[in-house]
Amino acid sequence: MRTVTGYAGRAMQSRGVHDLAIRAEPFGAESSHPSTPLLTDRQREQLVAIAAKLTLPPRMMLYQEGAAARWLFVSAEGVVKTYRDLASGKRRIVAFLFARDIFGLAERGHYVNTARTVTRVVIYRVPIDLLRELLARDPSLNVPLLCKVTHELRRSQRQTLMMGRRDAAGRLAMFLQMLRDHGRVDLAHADLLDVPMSRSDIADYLGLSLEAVSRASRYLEDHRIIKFQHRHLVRLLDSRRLDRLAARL
Amino acid sequence: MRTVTGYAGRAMQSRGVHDLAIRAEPFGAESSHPSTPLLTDRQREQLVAIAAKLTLPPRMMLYQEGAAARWLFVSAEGVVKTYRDLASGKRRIVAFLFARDIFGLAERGHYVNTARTVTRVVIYRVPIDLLRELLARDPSLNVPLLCKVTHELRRSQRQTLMMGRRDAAGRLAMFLQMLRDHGRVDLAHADLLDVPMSRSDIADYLGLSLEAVSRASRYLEDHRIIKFQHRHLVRLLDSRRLDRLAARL
DNA sequence: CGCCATGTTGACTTTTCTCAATACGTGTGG
DNA sequence: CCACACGTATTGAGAAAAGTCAACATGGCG
Repeated sequence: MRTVTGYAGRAMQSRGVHDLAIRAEPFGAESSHPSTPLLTDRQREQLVAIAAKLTLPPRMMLYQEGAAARWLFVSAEGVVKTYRDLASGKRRIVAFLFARDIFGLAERGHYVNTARTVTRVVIYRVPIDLLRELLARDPSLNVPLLCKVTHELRRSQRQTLMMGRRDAAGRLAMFLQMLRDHGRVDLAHADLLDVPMSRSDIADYLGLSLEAVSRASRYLEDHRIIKFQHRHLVRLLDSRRLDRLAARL
Repeated sequence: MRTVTGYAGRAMQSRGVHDLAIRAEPFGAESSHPSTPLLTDRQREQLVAIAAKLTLPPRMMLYQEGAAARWLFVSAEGVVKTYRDLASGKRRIVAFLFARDIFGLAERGHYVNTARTVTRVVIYRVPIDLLRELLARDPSLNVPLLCKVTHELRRSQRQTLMMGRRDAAGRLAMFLQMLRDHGRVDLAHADLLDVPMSRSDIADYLGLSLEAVSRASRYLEDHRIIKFQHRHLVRLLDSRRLDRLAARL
């Protein structure tokens, strides 16, 4: 199985473009906008200086559960999934990572999940040891990291909440909500939603069977809440009702 | 509804005893023991200096979802639960917090969950503004915080994994495992497990009905894996099989 | 001793899972 | 250009599991 380690093809070190960013809620800020950029220009430059910028194709493995954690990753573009394969043969997707998310946090020096690209992605790969040095030299970098991990914690808690639901349609609604609210900028296509992952990935994320996801999709279509234009493109017909369904938990 | 804010009865400022501690995996350490104390003596003293040490009775509300977040809490003793009440009338327990856990992380200045004591607890209440000042003066304090939040993130991801299970007995097994592995020190009573929370709390944590928890308990008893001595005390008859059941997900 | 909250058990309903068959659709090769 | 084949997705019927509602047991505390 080929991992990013052995994949040098499209790796590049371009350091001119500074799209390395982290997004989260600032720590303790009372009334700022949600999802503010967290890094100062200086911090960004410091990180870019030690990071490698990689462009990778879909379905590329980044690291495997249990492997020694040599890098921390910051996504700049595209979608990555982290997952665990269970003894039963089932797969649980722990998270989908989008632009400005970080992943690869280790536990005692080892990755806890497996990470794989879903779409073509652009990511920054930061060597852990260099990062640790950098953090020691400039402790202010801990702050954005802390914010981001706190953000991730809340996202995970939200996911736990979702998994507690009994109804497949409600889970799917929360998932679509998440996709919708993620980093939506172009309000021109506000009602069009990109769903880059497969049904199987969605099922593994929601803790449902493939069939249940399919039926839940149909339910949402029958109720005129969404409409699938293609397999990976959803038109949001009634965003309000989607929210109501998602909130009714 | 009386919260800790209006409860001065048993509050005290004793600063002689230094049981303020945080426990988690150190950042990036390859081969250290799990759950190492994270604070240096100096850091502990700095925190104790700005914190209030409170002793609180069971069922005491610490803060409510949506309230302005004035404090961060560090537990020293006892059990606290954080939860959210849902529109449906159901309650989801987000986490049980034990000694050396932190809680009260805010989102844009407001608590995201409600926190309430389960048992009598001893906690350190750290004013957020003073904490922020302290963090600015001594950025090294960010490191243990980052470790702890990362630890919490993994715990939450594990909980999500648990919620993905279909079988009540398996969920309960994972819960008992969590209780068992938490901070067990006295190996004398290694097979006795304190379960301080009510069945209802367990149900809300596991995302099951009260009845399902009850039946799952009976299942584990019937299979000679556990034995309830009292409502809040479990004897672990077969810890290995508990682990197998918990792992079979 | 008896009340009230907590916990257990039983009967029936609801929902998803599972397994199997069928449809879609994308890229390839004739 | 069309037909085929493969992976992906949908639909249907029956099984399994927890949810719900209601009755009953337990246990702590005044």
